[in-house]
Amino acid sequence: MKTCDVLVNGNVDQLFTYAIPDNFIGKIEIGNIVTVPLGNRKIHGIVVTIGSKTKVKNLKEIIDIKYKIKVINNNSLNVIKKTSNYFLQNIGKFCTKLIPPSNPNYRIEYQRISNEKASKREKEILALINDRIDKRELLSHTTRSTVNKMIEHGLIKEVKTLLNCRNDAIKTEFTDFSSLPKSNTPIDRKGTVFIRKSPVMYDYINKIIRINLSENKRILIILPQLLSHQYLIDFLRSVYKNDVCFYSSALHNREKNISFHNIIAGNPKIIVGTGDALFLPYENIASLVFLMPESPYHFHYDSMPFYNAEIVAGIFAKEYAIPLYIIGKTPSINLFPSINAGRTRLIENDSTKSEFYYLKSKNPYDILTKQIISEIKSGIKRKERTLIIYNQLGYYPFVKCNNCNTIVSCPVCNTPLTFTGKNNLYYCQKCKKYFTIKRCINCGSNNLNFSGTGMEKIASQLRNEFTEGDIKTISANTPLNINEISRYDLIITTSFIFRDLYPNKFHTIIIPSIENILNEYIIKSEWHFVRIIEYLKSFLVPRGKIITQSPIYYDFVPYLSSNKIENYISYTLNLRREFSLPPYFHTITVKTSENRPFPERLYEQLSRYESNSTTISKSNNEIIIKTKKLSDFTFLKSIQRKGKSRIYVDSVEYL
DNA sequence: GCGTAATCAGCACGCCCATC
DNA sequence: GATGGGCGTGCTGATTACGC
Repeated sequence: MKTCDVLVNGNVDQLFTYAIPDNFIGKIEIGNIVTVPLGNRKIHGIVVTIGSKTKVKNLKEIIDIKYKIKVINNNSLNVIKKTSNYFLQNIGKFCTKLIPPSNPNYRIEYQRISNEKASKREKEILALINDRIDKRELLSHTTRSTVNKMIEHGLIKEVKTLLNCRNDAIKTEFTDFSSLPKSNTPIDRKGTVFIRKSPVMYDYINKIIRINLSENKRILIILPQLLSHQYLIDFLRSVYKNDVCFYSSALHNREKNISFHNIIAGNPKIIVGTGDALFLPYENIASLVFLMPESPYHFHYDSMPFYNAEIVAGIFAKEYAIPLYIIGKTPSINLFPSINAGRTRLIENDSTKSEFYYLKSKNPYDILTKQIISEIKSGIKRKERTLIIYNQLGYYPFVKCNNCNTIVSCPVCNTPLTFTGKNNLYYCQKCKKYFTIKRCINCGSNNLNFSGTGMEKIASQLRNEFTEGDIKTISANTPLNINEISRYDLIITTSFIFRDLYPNKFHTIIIPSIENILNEYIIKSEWHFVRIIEYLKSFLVPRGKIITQSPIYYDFVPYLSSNKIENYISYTLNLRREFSLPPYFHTITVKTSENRPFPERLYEQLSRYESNSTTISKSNNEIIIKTKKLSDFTFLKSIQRKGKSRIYVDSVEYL
């Protein structure tokens, strides 16, 4: 009897064996996606091996072949297995990453019919349409209601095409790079290299790409926050056209589907993707480039991933036996010991010189102090550009009722709402929604007390202070137009957004309140803040300055002022060794929801492993294990099935 | 007339548990 | 000692309310 091992799409940590029915013999190949019965469910799985021996009796049969494409190869299977073990996750979880999204595969386009009786605005829109235009593209210029009106007026019509991504979405026209002159630039072609360079300077990446293309090899570039590197995306698209392929969970499902099939088919030479792209199968790949997320903000966009992309990149590079280029401004805490030990080569290529200033304020609520205003004033006099980073949207971030002291909060999630400065409009930063509130929800009084400082308040205060030039405020809610921004000399922005400002450069970057950045829930330590400061330097002109202000004196200030960041890292590492934290100890955090406590048996089982090199702290719904031996705890994988337990592993250095 | 935000319906899918 | 549907959620597109 022919059988096959299947990696099923479920939260399980094993492969299952199924019988291949006669009518599928010879049709099923390794890597195909099949439908299989599991318990009483029908689910998808990936064929990993085909054989004829099994110990299991009463095998169930494969139901159907879903996709006859090869979504796995030996290397990618090993990457998945190792990642699964390294982060204590069930192997079945990775199956989702290999099944192409199967959402509606329609392409909606608008076809131009006539321009008779078109209004002025409608004529402008019609001018954008040559013959047909993609719906998404048209909607980036105008709104849906306008488009609907235009259809009603008979100016355009909608054309709906059914896409079959399995067949017709594969791109065709590819460039033949074999005639490209061989590059003579010396470049490390082995092991791990950390290139200390401004991550927004993309010429080094381009150099690696050219070398690989001239050898007819493929290259994978990982950007953990793909969409924030718009400049790089635009650049690669314009130069390499069909030979570059973007893959990210943030993409529209249709685009992602097309990218997926193209990557599987082995067509694009350059693959740019998020961490998920590391689990796809690749042939003929020669280099891996990893652009470090320079700030912790990329976690803001997705739910916390269960793996660390940098470590998976290391696993990937070892498995495919290719060089790994990590490009960043500051090495991660995991990478630094590896550089110190000489396992990772360091290429120092950063010549930007900048100055760091620390101003002491009297209390944390003083944002626009005299010192800050005079800095901005002198900058404007010299006709220099200034960027202010301040993480508080709206005008007044804190509003409460004078009558009953109730805080105006989100009706959905109870987070305090921010007053936007516009008519009764409040914004919830957690739900990302606007609410119109006229009166106190509790007592109905309209006597509200507005306090705190938001971005818009700073802007309006500065507008009163200066008459020359205008001030631009940018946040995640405002559409970003780089060309428009370059007109402004004074920009106020949140830290989520500033990195999208490339290639804008500034003479001065001001952080009027260190606490404002440090107190964010995403920032876990001062180390994150230091990395942000290092990263900010890439937005400075040579000899530009970073000015920070706080009532508290922090440990990192002398290190930053003297530009001795390495010393600060050593200092942090010593602290981490003392407290048994990564990169010296694996930290395994097991969380469960409050209404589903851990079974008693688990505590018993865990206490067996307590020793000199392993400490375990327990509470009702969280267990924190600090250990040197991760392999002792593989049994934890099974508890993920029971209840809502989640395991996060903050692991030690891998490279 | 035009644009934005809110809201809703419809859909796919994860999750539940145990598993070939 | 449980069973094959039920429930919740998130995404998307469409519609509606509302403001200028």
